[in-house]
Amino acid sequence: MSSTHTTSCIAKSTRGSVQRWSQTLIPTVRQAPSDAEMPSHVFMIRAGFIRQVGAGVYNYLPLAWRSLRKVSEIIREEMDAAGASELLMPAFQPMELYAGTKRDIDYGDLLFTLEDRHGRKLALGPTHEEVITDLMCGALTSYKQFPLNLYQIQTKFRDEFRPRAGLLRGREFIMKDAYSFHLDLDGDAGLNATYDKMHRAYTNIFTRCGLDFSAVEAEAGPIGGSASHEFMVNCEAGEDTILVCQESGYAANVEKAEIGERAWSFEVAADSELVKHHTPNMPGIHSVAEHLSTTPSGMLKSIVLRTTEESPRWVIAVVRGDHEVNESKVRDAIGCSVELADEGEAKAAGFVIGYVSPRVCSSIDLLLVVDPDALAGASWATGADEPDHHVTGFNWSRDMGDAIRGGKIQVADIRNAQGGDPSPRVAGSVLQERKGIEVGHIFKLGTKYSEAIGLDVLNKDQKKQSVIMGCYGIGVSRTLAACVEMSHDDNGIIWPAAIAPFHVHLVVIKPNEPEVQEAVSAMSDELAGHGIDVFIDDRAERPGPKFKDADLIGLPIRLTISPKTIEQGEVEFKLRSDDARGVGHPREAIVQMCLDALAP
RNA sequence: CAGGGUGUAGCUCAGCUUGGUAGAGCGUCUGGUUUGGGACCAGAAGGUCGCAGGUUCAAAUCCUGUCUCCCUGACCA
Repeated sequence: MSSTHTTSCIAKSTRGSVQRWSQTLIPTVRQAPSDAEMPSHVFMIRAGFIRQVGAGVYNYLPLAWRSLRKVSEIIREEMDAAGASELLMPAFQPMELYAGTKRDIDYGDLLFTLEDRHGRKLALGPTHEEVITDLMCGALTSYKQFPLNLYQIQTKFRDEFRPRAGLLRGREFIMKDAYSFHLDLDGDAGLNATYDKMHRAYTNIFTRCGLDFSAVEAEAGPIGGSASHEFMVNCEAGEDTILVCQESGYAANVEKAEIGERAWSFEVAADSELVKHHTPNMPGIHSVAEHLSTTPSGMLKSIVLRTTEESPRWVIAVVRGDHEVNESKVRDAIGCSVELADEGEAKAAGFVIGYVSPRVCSSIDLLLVVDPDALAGASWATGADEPDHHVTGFNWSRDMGDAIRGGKIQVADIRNAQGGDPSPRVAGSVLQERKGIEVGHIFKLGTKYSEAIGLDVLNKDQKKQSVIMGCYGIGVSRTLAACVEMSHDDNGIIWPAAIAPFHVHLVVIKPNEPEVQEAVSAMSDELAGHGIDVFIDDRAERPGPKFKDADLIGLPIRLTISPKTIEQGEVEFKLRSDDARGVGHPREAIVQMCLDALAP
């Protein structure tokens, strides 16, 4: 058994590690538990990487832990190279820390809370903005200390409404979170410079991990702040939708994606009568459209929203029936954040929920915001503002003339973009829709947390100034799952070399034969000497199960040694990504072949 | 949280309707034959049927409660 002894305490060993199946725990199974559905979940269980403990809580078995450590190491190298330094904060967080930011309210039930024996309330950290900002209050004392970027790799806790798909969404998961501190937005020490550095570091990290990913513009969400980018692993099974303009390189999450100019006019002449129809018991826009002999794209959808101000106002957002209202865009259009109206309150105010039309603005005081696509037609089907009725033949110019002349209608991009929409950057180009799994997210926080918690320092001009912050997250355990989701076939996982638990899977046929054992030791020793991590399947199994398990585990290179190959002076070599069976090669050529195959 | 489903051997599942000795396949263990893509023969171990209560002479099965886990939705690394 080779080891990684070094005589020096400063020289890092470049020797690869060698591990034998018989000495570790890799419980592969032919049949995954029936509750596993996503490929990453199924294969990580079948290949013996993880085992479930509870909903969204998993054991990371030796293979998974090796991969996680490799991902973490890549993250550390790139973060350190970008000028960040690692620290470790506790998972326990006193509830008082949330008093300033009120994020306990924003997070709500997502926050795991507990009480100690003295009745003090604690949270299990979902992220660490509060803790680190509080830490900095006592540690950042001079403008000369800026900029500063600190990170940690640590287990996070979120009581997800619905954990699922193995490591893709756990309640306990491993995350890298980084926080940067500045006094300026611009300049070498400013937030923008560090944000750009992090953007590059993330690009390096995910590239080195061997992932096919896209960096896209994103909504900041409850973390708060201004600019934000997400790093998405490109994968059809992803939960997130992103839109891409090939010509300009523009890419954004559907929550954020802008849509290019669309032609519209209030002055489209009516071409049919306004007719009322009885439409009882028709859930959903599709059944109504069918009953009215039209399609959702021939209908108007009027969503009742409420502003979140002290004295809330009603807002009606009108989009075409086949489009989705985007609340963030409505917020940007009217300059105030909104939320879906409570159904009871809306009914009490006179809205006939399910049958609302733009015409309701004549009877109720409200803000009317309309998407351009909802104006590009002469005749629409929409609600009749009375129970169980819709109208056809609605025409903006004829039926909303007063509101239009009164300037009561605001026209703005307020819907989610979708494939085929015009690009916001290049006229004539269209957006393409893709799916992705979010593995990283970077934010410009600004002063949200420093103001709430009171993190300020004296600047050069001896003026008190709130510290400007950025924060940068990577879902480490999710990255692993996303990688499997992105890279697998019917037989199992296909790991990129950089984050595979080992580089070489050495299948041993007849492991009890002395000459085989000798050949295996020599081979693995030589490979390890070149920095290659070798995994030896030394089990007393027949060849069939061994090959099946090798495919399942998915290490990049498979070598096979048997009495036959020894007799021929060969070792069989096969790449996991190749479908063909392995081919024998001269024993002396093998190490170089492995090195070539693993070269970046 | 709302809606739907589920819980019987390590895994996949049958048995439940109509109450009457706990079942199969895979896996595991033993012995033998095998040995390059999930072998064969013979044998063995392994379950208080999620938990609690109730009905009954008798409950995996019927009733009540409760918990678990999964799926669909809003949220997020």
